Amino acid sequence: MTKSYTEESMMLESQPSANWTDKCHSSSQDERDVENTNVPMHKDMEDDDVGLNRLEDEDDEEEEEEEEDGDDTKPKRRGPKKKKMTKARLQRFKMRRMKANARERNRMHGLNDALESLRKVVPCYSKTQKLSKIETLRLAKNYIWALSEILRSGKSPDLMSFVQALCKGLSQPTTNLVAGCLQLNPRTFLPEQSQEMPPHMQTASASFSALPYSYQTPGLPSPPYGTMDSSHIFHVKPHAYGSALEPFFDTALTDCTSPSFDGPLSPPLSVNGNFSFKHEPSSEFEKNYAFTMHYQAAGLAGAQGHASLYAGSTQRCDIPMENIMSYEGHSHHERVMNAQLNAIFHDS
DNA sequence: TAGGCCATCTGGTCCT
DNA sequence: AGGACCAGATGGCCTA
Repeated sequence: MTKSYTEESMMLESQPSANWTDKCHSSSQDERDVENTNVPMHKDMEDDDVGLNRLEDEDDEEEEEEEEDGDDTKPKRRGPKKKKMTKARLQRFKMRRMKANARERNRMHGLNDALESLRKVVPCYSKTQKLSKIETLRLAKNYIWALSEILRSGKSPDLMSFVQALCKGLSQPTTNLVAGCLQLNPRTFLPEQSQEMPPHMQTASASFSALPYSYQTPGLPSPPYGTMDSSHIFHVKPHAYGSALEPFFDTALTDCTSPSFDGPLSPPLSVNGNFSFKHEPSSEFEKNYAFTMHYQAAGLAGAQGHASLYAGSTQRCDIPMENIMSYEGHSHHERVMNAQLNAIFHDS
């Protein structure tokens, strides 16, 4: 442990046990804080045979002597000497620390609540398979950017570009989850799927699969965070799909590092709507395999919900976004928002 | 078993 | 003085 203990910090060995979980946190945490005053917090604190009683008995000069004897390399403590810790001071300090701990817990719980709220408004909300905090933030950032881009360009996105924008910088498991939530089979992007596609589609598929950040089946090792720069995805040449995949995210496709992505964004849109991903088929194949994604709630169990991306023969990909955003129910307010956003996109 | 994720404790800093 | 905020440290849990 690298911490240097002051007399105060050492006394805190008698603080309540750490590892409060969401399950166990209750209204009586403060009471437990007071009750469990003899549970060591950290292992090294356990190992360190310095306790409350000892601290109560020793004064600061003794402490300083210990430091000098124990480690010659340590710099001498500077500043005013600490006052002797009387029992009264000790009690005050303990109470202060307990209150601070309780406040900090509440603060973090509030932060987690906010994060949970955020999880519910970004695509792919699932109570059973929660996004991690960092992935939630990344996905939210991408989502905001994507929606901003929709507003900026006034165009409805094609699904592929939209998903790519959403998945930028996400880990592979999260990418798979997003794809699953969108019922977009990650294998769609893999070369082994290409035999079912015409040559020009194979090209596109190969392009995707060649990316370091390719969609892969779940279970494969995921690269570490930070290495999944999906910016490469945006380098896929749109013409590989012909006009069928008209690049909605032009700026992203051409310059994923542009400030438009990481820079200041439009005011966040916390909306759930029924997007209508325009898809203009340019070939018979694409006409036959145009996006049709009418999700069934029952089939939206994450990775299980991998309906074929290319099914049906419609030219539009009508995706009830309430299923994308959250397939575990929406409030009336959210449904109203859905309808409003849907109207916007159908008007555009 | 290693690594990721998380909750919690803690001390420092800033602000009221 | 006390609260909010932050970052570092730590240990538990889970999964590949």
